[in-house]
Amino acid sequence: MDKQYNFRMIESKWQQIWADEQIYKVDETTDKEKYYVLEMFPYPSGNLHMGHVRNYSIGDVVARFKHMQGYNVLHPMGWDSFGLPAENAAIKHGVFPRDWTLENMANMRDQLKSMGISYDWDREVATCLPDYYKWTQWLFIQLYNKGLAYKKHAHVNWCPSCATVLANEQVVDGCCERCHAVVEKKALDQWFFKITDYAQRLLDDLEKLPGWPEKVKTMQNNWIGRSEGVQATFKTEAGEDLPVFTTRVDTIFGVTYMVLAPEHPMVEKLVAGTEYEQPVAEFVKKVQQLSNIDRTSGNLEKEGMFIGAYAINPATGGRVPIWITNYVLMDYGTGAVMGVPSHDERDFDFAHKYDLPIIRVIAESADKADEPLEAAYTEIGVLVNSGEFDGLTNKPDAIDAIAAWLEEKGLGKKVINYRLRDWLISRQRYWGAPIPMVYCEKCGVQPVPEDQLPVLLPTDVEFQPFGESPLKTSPTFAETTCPCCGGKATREMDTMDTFMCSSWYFLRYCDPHNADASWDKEKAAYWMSVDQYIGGVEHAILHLMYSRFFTKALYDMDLVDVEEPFTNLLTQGMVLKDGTKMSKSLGNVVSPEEIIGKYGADTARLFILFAAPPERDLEWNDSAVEGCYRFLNRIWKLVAGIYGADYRTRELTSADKEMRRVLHTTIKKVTDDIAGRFNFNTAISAMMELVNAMVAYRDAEGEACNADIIKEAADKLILMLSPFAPHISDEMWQQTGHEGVAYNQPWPQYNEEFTQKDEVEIVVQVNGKLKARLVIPAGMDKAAAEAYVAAQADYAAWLGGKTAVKTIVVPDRLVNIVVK
RNA sequence: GCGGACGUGGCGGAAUUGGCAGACGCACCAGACUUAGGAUCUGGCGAGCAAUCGUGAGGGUUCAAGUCCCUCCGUCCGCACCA
Repeated sequence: MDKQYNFRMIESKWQQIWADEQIYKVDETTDKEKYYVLEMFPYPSGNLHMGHVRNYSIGDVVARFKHMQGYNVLHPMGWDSFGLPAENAAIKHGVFPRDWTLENMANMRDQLKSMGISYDWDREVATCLPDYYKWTQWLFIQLYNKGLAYKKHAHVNWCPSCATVLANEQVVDGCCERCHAVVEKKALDQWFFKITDYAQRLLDDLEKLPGWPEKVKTMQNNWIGRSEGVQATFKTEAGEDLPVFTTRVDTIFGVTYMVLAPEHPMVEKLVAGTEYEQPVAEFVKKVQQLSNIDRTSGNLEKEGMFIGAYAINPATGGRVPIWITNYVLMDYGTGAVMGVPSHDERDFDFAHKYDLPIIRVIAESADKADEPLEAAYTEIGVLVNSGEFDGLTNKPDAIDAIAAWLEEKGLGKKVINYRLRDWLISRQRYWGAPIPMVYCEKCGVQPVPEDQLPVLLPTDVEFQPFGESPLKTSPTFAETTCPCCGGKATREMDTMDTFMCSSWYFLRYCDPHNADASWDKEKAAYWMSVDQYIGGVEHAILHLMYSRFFTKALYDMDLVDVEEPFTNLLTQGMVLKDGTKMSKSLGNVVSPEEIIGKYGADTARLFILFAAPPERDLEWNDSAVEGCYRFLNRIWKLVAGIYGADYRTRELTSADKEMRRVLHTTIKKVTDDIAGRFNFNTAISAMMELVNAMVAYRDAEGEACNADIIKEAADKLILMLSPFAPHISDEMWQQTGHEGVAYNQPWPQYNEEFTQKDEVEIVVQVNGKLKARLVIPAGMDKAAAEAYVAAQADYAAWLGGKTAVKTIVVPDRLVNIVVK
C-alpha cells in the first residue's frame, strides 16, 4: 500500500470509476427489498453551502448503509430550478434566467460529484425543463378536472418587492418569507388549490407518521388549526342573517354586543344612508391602511366603533349593538364575532374601554351568580342567567345542549373551522411553469389539451417587474385558439408557485424519463413511499404539507397507491459559525469547496457527521476538521502497516480474543447507531476507539500479531468506514487486494459470542457511594457476586463500622451495600 | 401569553432501559523524535492538598438520579387578537 494518504488523487480516481461503472444505477428488476432515500433537492443558487453538505452527507450514509445491508436503494438528486433568483439575476445582470439556472446547475452538479455522493445521476430532474414542467402542468389540469383548482377574485397577499402574490404560508410575521418586505393586500383574480378539502385528512394522518419529528407534526397541526364550535345565526333588525362562529356557545346568553370585521360585506349595507356612513368608512380605511404586521401583532390597541345597527341574539331574542373593530379578521370564521365580556378576556377589555354591559352567565357555583367580575371568568363552571340551561356544567353539557337547541330552531349548527386557507398558486413572475389554461369568450375557461402540453415559457419577454406577469410582454404568447370551439382565445399569463413543482418531484424520480406519462404507476408503486426523507426544518409547513396534499389528491385519482409521501422524516440542524447561522452578510461562511480542496471530501463529510447528532445545530470548527483529517491519515497508516507486515496466525491468545471482542462490539455499535437512531457521531467515535485499540494491540504484540485477527479488523473497519468516507475506503479496499468496491460488499456482521467478555470490572458501592472497582469473572450470579465482595480484605473498611442491612447486585455491573 | 426542544469540563459532545458522569474529538500542558516543528508518536487533562464535591437553581422519590416527579431560572424554535 502507498505510504501516504493522497486524497486528491484518490477522490478523483474513484469518482471517475463510480461514474464509469455506473455503480449507483438502480432499477426495479431485482428481488431485493426497495429502500428510497431522499434529500430535499436544492435550488440552484450557484454554489453548495455547508447546509447542503450536511444534508447530503447524512443521506449518503443512510443510502450506502442500506445498500450494503442488501436493499435496492433509490437515491436520486435534482434541481428545484424555477424561482425568483434566476429572474432577479436577469434583471440585474441581463442574463437569461434559463442560462443562469443551467450554468448554476452545472456548477453545483460538479460540486456534488466532488463530494462523492452515491446518486443515480441518470435520474436527475430539473423542474425548469419542459420535459418536467409538462407534467407539472398536466397535474394542474388533473387537479382542475377534480375541482381542486379554481380561480377566484380575492384579497390576497402581495409582496411589493417581489411584485407577485404569495401563499399564506409564505407570509412570515406579515413579511415576505423570501425578501422580508412588508406584505400588502391586493384584490386580484387568482388560481387556488383546494387544500382545505383535505384539512381533516392532513390532520388525521399525522398520526400515521410515527417516523416524523413531533415538532413538525405539531407545527402542521397548529397550521391546520382545527377548531370545533357552533355557527349561530344572529339577525339584523331588518331580518338579514349575520352568522357568527364561536367555540363558546355556552356563553351565548351573555352576549352584550356583536363585532364585525371592517371588511365584512354587511357593514356597508347597514350604514348606508345613515349618519354612520361617513365615520365608518373612515374607520375602515384606517384599519385597512395598517400593515399586516401591525394588524396581527397582538399589542395593537383594540379599537372599535358602534355602527348604529342592532342584531338579535337567537338565544335570548335580545337586541345588541353591532360594532366594528380592528381585531376581528374577515378571513377566519364568518368575520363576525359575538361579544361576551364576562367570559372572554379580549371582550372584557373591549367592554371596559367602551362601557359595554357585562352579564355573567357562568359561575363557579349557582350561589355565586351575582359575584362581581374583576376579570373574565374562563374556568369551568355552571350556567346562570341562561334561562332553561341554568345549572348545566358549561363544558361540554351546556355547549351540547345549546347547540342542539339552536339547531332545532334553525338558528345554528355545530361546525368545524380550520385556520388553513386554500393554497394560492398564481405568481406574477416569469421564471415558473405557465398555468396551462386558456380563456375563450364563448366557452369560458378551458384547460390546455394534453397533446398540446407543455405550454412553453416564451422567451420574448421583458423581465422588469411591473406588477403583472412578464408573460404579458410577449407579443406572441397570449394568442391561442380555444380547444373547445377553435375560436380565438387567450392564455392564462400567470405562472405557478414553485412549491407546486416541488410537491411531486419525488414521484418523477421513480420514472424520470417517461415521455408519455408523469410516471409509470407500477414504478411509483414499487418505489413509493420515500422511506427516509432528510432536510431542513424550515420546510415543516410549506413543502411538507403541500407534498402531503398532492399525494392524497393523487391517491384519490388512483395515480399513486400511498396516502403519505414520506414515511420517515429527519430534520437536520443548521450549520453555525461563531454561534450564528452562516451567512454572506455576516461574513462567517465557510465554503465547502475550500474545505474539500484542503482536506478532501472524505474529511469534510466525516467532520460534519462527527461534530453533532444530525438533528442538532452544528458549530463549525476548523481545528476539529483537522482532527478528522488526522483520523483518516491514522487509519491509512494503520491499514498500510498491517498489510505491509508479515504477520502469521496462531492459537488465539487472550490479547487476540480481546482484539476480536473490540472489533465485534464496534460492528454492533456502529450498526445500531446508524440503523437505530442515526447517531453518526457516536458511530464514528466507536470506529475511532476501534482504531485506538488496533494500534494498541499492534504495539503490544509487535510481530506476533495474529494475522487473521488484525486483518479481519482492518477489512471490516474499511467497510464500516465506507458510508462515511467512501473514497479512502475504496482505495484501501483495492490496495489491500480486494475486488470491487466497498459499496457492493455486504455490511459487516458481528458474532454475538465474540462480543462477550471473560472478565468484567464491577464497582462496589456503599449506600451508593463508590468504594472500589473489582475485576471478576463475567456472568457471576447475584449471590456469588455478593459473597465475592464480602470476602474481600477491604470489606470491613468499606462498611466503616456500620452494619450491612441489604445488598443490591446488578450482575456484571455493580454491588451496592446498604448500611445503617 | 400558548406550545415544543434544550441546559453536562475551556469547546463540540457521550452516557440507548434509573446502575462507574465526562466516551470520542478539539484546545491546552509535558515528554520523545528533530537543525527545526504549525508534522508524527507517547503521556496528562472537571474542581479540590485532601476527605470529598460536581450534570442551570431549589426540593422530592429511590439502595442508587444527568436520566423519574414538583417548583423556579435561562437559551433557542414555532404559534400568537383564531372568536
